[in-house]
Amino acid sequence: MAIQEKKKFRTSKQRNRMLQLLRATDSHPTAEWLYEKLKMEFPRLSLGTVYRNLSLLIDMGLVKKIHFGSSFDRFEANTAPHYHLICERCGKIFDFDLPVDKDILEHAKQRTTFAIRYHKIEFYGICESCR
Amino acid sequence: MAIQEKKKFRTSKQRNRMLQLLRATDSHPTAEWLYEKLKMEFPRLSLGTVYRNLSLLIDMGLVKKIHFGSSFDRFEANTAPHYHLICERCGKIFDFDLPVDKDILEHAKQRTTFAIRYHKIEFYGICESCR
DNA sequence: GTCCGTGCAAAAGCTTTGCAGCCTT
DNA sequence: AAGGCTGCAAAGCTTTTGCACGGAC
Repeated sequence: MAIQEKKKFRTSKQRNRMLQLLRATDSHPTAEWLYEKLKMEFPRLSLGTVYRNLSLLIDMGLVKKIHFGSSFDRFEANTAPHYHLICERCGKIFDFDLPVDKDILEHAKQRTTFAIRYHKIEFYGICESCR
Repeated sequence: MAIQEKKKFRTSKQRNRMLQLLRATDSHPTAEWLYEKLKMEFPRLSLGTVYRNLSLLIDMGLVKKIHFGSSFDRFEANTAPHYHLICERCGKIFDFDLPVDKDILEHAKQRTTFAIRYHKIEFYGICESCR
């Protein structure tokens, strides 16, 4: 939603429960998961409504989408570890030659039982030519 | 492709050119972009072939897919900045309470003309219960 | 009463796959 | 020859959208 649009939201039982569920879990659900959970309460619920409400909750700033980005896959032949700069306006992706930070990886490894193999960093912003 | 499968690859003009194109660009192409470029040389090329070859090139370790992850979107109600741990085996995503690193952002800002607004870090590995 | 949210179904968008023939080895 | 690779088309999967009705304000 563009910033200048002042959309008027109403409430709905479905959306309230969706937010409740999202706040009560740490499983980073998919739309399908929410749909399955809510079908018990709202037998006639449709997936379209789940997607529409997720979109509204994001507009309201109450929910975030993980794994967003462009809707299609992108590929690169640079197989060495490196980070990315992503322009929020034009969608272009740039390699970022920031030295890969070993401290981060070490720091992270000390703080989890996860067997970390690698990490990715993406910086989002506006590229020079879009400004 | 599972590690134990020893797949035998043959060469093909289409795949060779795809790799050349990927290596010659820094635009992080989509499958469609490759398809359009290659249609001049291979008028009967199909998108299916492009996808299949991308998959093979990834198996060969010559190409990486950006923006990979699960095939469907995931959502969370934790709107505060935080990082994620992602299990490569079970696919689960965990919030990582690593303190968000201001140094990284400052360091990055000094090295680019990008107007960086925020960044994301994801750590990939194997979670405790999958080991 | 207004008009936003919902259910339903169809469509859209990207990716994968089955099949028969071709090309590499 | 054997079997991986290709083009074509159909299918698959997730997400979006049009429409008419019901519900929030």
